[in-house]
Amino acid sequence: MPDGGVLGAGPAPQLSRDARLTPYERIKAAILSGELAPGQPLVETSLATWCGVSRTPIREALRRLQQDGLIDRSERGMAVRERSPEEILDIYDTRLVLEAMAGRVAADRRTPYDLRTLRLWLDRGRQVDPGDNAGMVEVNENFHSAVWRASHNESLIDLLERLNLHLARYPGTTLSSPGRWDAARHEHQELADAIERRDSEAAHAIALAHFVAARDIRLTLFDDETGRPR
Amino acid sequence: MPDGGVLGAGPAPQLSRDARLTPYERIKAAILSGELAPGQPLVETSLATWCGVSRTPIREALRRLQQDGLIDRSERGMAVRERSPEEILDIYDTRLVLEAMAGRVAADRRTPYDLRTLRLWLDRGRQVDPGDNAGMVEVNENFHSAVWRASHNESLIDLLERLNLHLARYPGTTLSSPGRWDAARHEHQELADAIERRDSEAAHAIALAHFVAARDIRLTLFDDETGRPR
DNA sequence: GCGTGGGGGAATGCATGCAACTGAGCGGTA
DNA sequence: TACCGCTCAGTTGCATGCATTCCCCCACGC
Repeated sequence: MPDGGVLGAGPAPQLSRDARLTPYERIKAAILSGELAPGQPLVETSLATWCGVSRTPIREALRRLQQDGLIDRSERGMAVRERSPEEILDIYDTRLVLEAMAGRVAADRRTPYDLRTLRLWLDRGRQVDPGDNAGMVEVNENFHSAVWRASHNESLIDLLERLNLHLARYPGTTLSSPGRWDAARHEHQELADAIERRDSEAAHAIALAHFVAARDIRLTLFDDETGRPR
Repeated sequence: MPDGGVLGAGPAPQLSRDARLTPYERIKAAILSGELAPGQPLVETSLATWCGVSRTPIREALRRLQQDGLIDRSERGMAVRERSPEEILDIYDTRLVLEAMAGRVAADRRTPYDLRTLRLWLDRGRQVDPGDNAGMVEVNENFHSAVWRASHNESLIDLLERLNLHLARYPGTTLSSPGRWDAARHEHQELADAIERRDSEAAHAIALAHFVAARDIRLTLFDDETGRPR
């Protein structure tokens, strides 16, 4: 079990993060960034020292994170949830279906404002340098989030956000794969076009193909990181 | 705003529920049963008195319920989340897609043990009296839960459980509709057969049709309860 | 040497007290 | 009469203290 760097750092830890963030947001960010590694036990007093608050708000944060599915009860307290290649495949299989549905429903329900938002993120995508990982990820997430919201189905959006949260536990982005950024932008363009002309079946098919490709790249990334043979 | 019956019942409320239930479970059950009505404000001290504990465990329960999406922050504290016919339609639309996926994947991945469980709940369904609402609901939920688990996709199961939780906020069951119980059992049988013979496309189609029918009945139920014209 | 029982330390569950904030009601004034 | 400000009650956010539980480890006995 890894002895993480951020905990057990003595009684006067450096508060490297924005102090205005709530303990929930800070711990969540630490889990998603990998700063708190999978399997790492989460001790309330250590986290309290780290966040500079008492145990009470930490306890609430841990309950919320437990409900999010980011941490679970191991023997003796909480621990960051483990990862597995099986899980990432399952998440993507599920996401395929929901993203395809989002595209289909968005084509039916989108408003003129939704179209403006989609076009905005397509434009931003053109301005991003292919070497700028953070920029690509931001534009990509905002574009797909705009598709979700264009579906105007709150339950669907809620589930997609939950899936995305679990996906964020896995490092790496498919967009840094050679040529993927241009291909993704092209598919985004086609998806936005289908949504604009209210072609729900096309939007469904394009979104499906888009995330099938993303899944396959993502699996390769995960194998590379864990040193597994492909 | 309704003044709920369970709160503000004085300093010595009768503990009608099992005292071993955690505050989270008790409040959750009260919301799902309608004992705590939509829109009702949730005051920590009142809930603490009701559950016979202090505010601390209540606060944790409220944070978890917030993460579940059963309650949300209104101005001045928490309140039970409101309902709407639009939401129930959106939930069912999403559920259609996920249940159809569950049927398809279950046909691919089911084990012999999964088949035994499916058959078990089909048998139980035959023994239930069509007037026994609670019995029908129990058998129905267990059968579909068995399909979910037969998919062996934890992410999918997680999302379906979340959807089901939100659906449970709405009263009534489609199974009490005339003739629906027999029709549902017949469709369950066909779904189990398709899963057994690994016919994923048939399982997909049967599950889809099953939940389209359930959605349409459910919408009628909701309209009847709220007195809306159909 | 091995197994077992007890003790100590650590972590969690819960209760309580205090501070801050907010909203409503009320009174005063123009 | 209408509007503005003040005060107080109610509620939440947070810190702290205590009890409990449980694990680990060491010492003791067989």
